[in-house]
This record gives sequence, C-alpha cells and structure tokens, in this order.
Amino acid sequence: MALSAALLAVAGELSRRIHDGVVARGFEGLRPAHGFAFARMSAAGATVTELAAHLGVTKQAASQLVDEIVRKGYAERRPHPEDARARLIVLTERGRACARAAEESAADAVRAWAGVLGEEQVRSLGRQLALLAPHGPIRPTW
Amino acid sequence: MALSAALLAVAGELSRRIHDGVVARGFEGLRPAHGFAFARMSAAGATVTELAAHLGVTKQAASQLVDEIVRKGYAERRPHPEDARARLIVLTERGRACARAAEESAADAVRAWAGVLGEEQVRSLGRQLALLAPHGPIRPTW
DNA sequence: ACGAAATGGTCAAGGAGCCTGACCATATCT
DNA sequence: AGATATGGTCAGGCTCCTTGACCATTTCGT
Repeated sequence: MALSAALLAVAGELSRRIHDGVVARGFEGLRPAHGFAFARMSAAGATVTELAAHLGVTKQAASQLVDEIVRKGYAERRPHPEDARARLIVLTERGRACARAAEESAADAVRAWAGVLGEEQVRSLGRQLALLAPHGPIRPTW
Repeated sequence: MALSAALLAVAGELSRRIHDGVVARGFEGLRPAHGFAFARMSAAGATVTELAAHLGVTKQAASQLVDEIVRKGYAERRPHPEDARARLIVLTERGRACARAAEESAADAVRAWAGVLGEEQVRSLGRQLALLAPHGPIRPTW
C-alpha cells in the first residue's frame, strides 16, 4: 500500500532532519529516542518507570538512557517529592536548550513541507494525523 | 511542534501493526527492516549493495540481513545474470507470501483510519504524503 | 499495627544488530 | 595487460536492549 510506505518514508526523513538540526545547533551524542524522553520530561520531570512506559522499553533500558543524558549534562536526578523510592528526572538548562533546538528543527522541516503543499494542506495534514495518533507508548525502533 | 510528534507516533503505531499482522499470519522472526528489504526485492530481486543503499546501512549489515532471511527460507541467492561478482537475491514463494501478508496488514491499518477520518480524508492524506516522501534511502532506525 | 506483596530503581551478564577494517573475485578503465 | 573500482564476505568490536537478581520503600490484607 503506497500510503503506508509514504508515511514511513516521511517519518524516517523527519526524524533524520530533526536529528541533523539538533547536531547543527551544537548538541551531540544524542539519538532520537532521547528526544522522546526529553519531551516527556519537559513538563514537570518524569520517573524512570514513566520514561520506560513512554518509550516502550524496560526500566533497565530507560535507566541506562537516563545515565547517559545525566552524564552528558542534559538532565539530573532529584529525590521524588512524594515517594522516597522514586527519583524525579529533570532537564537541566542545557537540556531545555536542546529541547528547544529540536523544536526549531522540527518547525524547519514542517516549513519545508509548506513550500510543497501550501499552508492550508499542512494544517489539514496536522489535523488528520492528530486524529490518528495513538496515546500509548512511542516505539522509536522498528 | 504537534504535527511532528503526531506523525512519528502514527508511523510507530503503523509499523507495530504491520509487524503484529505479519506475525499473526504465521511469519515469525522478522523485523520491520526486513519488510523494506522485501519490498525492494519483490520486483525483480536486488543485489546486496542495492539493499544496503535502500536501507541506509553498510553492505556488511545488508549481507547479514540477507543471510538471515535466506536461512529462514524467505529468499535465496542466485548468480547475477549480468555480473559474475554480484548475486541476485530473490524472494522464495514463502517470501512472496510474507510480503502479501505485510500488504494485507498495512491495508487493515489504513482501513481502520478510514473509520476515523473517512475515505476521502484518507485519500487526501495519501496524496499529501506522496508529495512529501523522499526518494532516498529509507532509514528504519531512529 | 505488622507482615506480605507490590512498586521504583539499580547492577550484572548476555544477545542482537550495526560498524570499521581487511580481504578476495570480477569488471572496467587506460 | 596492469591498475583501479566495484560486489561481496569474514572477523572483531561497540552500542543498546533484554532477562534475572537484588535492595529500598510503599501499599495491601488481616
């Protein structure tokens, strides 16, 4: 089915562009999976277990991912205010700057689409995709 | 940007559904990357180098992937009719059956979308994505 | 209130998949 | 014909994810 193939191709291209844009803005050593984690943390932080569920991986894998972004200065572990077992993972200032860079890169890519489809068609695309988007975990790997 | 997030979420969900549908139809031990390889081979076969370019990986990785689908009975290596260095990788009957299963699974997913958006909106989505789809390699990993 | 079970998190070991580097066989260029 | 380029494989290593075990704290059941 051509629609499926086109969708997967566009998604792959988009994630590549976002990644390239983030690197071009000076944030290295990150993978797209980190971006999904950043998005989940940016509101009020997140626990390792929440990140694991959001990314669709095990707690151990999420914990390793957190180790990595902490070591690189994008986030830090704080004691959880309501549960002494848990830790709240929070973005540092550098982490927030990186998240902004990713948003800018994504916006650039969408602007490029507007040049092909026109503004109205892009809005239409956004509405359609919003209706189809699932609420479950994001699966970055296929 | 909400559009980017929705697009990536829908793409992840689609690849998960296709994979589940293929498994449900009795084809195990395959990953989505294999699907892209199958699609490339289904016309008239493909060489390892062509598959590598199509998938955006090294020749060695593509060669390993071919080893795997040959070992599992989905494809076979034949001498290339025009170049004694090359080998033409061709789907077996079982491989073609698997490709059909993937197409059916994809069609099922698209039908589910029609239930949400309506037929006309799905056609519109297909046209828009076809215009945005790149022609370069498909990058299954992000 | 107190022990049992569940939950949040980490450590350790192993596996799957991709990469780099080296190498051989055949094609193509000069 | 010899030099170079191309198709393909072999070997080793790295990264990321998984399973299994374990500790600390919270919640449940009685």
